[in-house]
Amino acid sequence: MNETQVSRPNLMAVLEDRGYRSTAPRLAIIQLLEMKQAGFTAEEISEELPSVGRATVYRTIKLLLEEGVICKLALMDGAPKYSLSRNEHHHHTVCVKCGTVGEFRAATVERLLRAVGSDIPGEVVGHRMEFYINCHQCQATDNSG
Amino acid sequence: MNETQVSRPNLMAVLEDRGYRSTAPRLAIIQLLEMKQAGFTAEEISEELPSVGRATVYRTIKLLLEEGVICKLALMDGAPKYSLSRNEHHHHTVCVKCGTVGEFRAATVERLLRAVGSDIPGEVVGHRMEFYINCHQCQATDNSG
DNA sequence: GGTGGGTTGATACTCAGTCTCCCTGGTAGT
DNA sequence: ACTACCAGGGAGACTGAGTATCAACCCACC
Repeated sequence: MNETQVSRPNLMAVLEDRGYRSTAPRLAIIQLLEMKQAGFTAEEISEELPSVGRATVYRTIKLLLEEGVICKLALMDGAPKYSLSRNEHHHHTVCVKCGTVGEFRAATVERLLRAVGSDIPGEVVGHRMEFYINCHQCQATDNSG
Repeated sequence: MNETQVSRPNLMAVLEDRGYRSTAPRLAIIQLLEMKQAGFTAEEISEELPSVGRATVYRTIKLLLEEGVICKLALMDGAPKYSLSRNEHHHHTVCVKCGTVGEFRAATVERLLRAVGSDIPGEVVGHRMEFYINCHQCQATDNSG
């Protein structure tokens, strides 16, 4: 039974472990997020949960962000989007047509990050990397259309 | 004479070549930008040019962005910043302490981007990459303080 | 000199996110 | 059980970045 939760533990549990309370609004938000692994916006969540205050949605998202269970990324035009993170450290692909967010871990990337460190005047403390793509789905649609 | 303009041509000329007029507000903005290669925000420009409307500042920045002579990047917290671009294709380093923006071109990065393309489900049409650092300046300050 | 289109400034608006303020509801202490 | 405490929550105002609207304006060209 617990096995099913190993790869992505119950998100509420993560918050509880940090001393945050398990409350109805938080649970509602988390449940919704878990259905939306593909990427979501805060406003979207807020609209789909009219019973939860907008501020609470943002507060909860911020908490989850701090705990590292979701991550924030930017579309090509800079518009923010969130996504549940499955892997420890990963980067995102975002389809410029349909907005679908993908997650990937490439060993090459990590090697690069180390290699590039030496080209950089200072100590690297973080990075941001997103790939904007035309996903297979949208490519297919383009060709058929 | 023209030689001095080869590496970074007069920015107004770039706009004129695209059919945009050379106007006083645009010249004022561009002159200010040229002094601020280190990275700047739109509001900062707007405040330093009270005679130019805020909208005009944003409009001009957008034009320069479209022409590729400046680029937009995000600080670690997502706050937007702009910087003049010296190189064709480059990435940025941003000091998390002082906010100084650096620009660098690493062949490794371009190789990575090609390599990673094959790991990605679709055609890569763009990317975003920023490195957050503790610059030498700030490291020195930390140690002495 | 008149006309037209690009440009501008003021201002209102949007969007993402934060802050404030007061209320509620769970909990610990007695 | 009673109360005091306080994390959490909702409403709504506010901020920061950027865009849209719109009337006025400038200026090249006829």
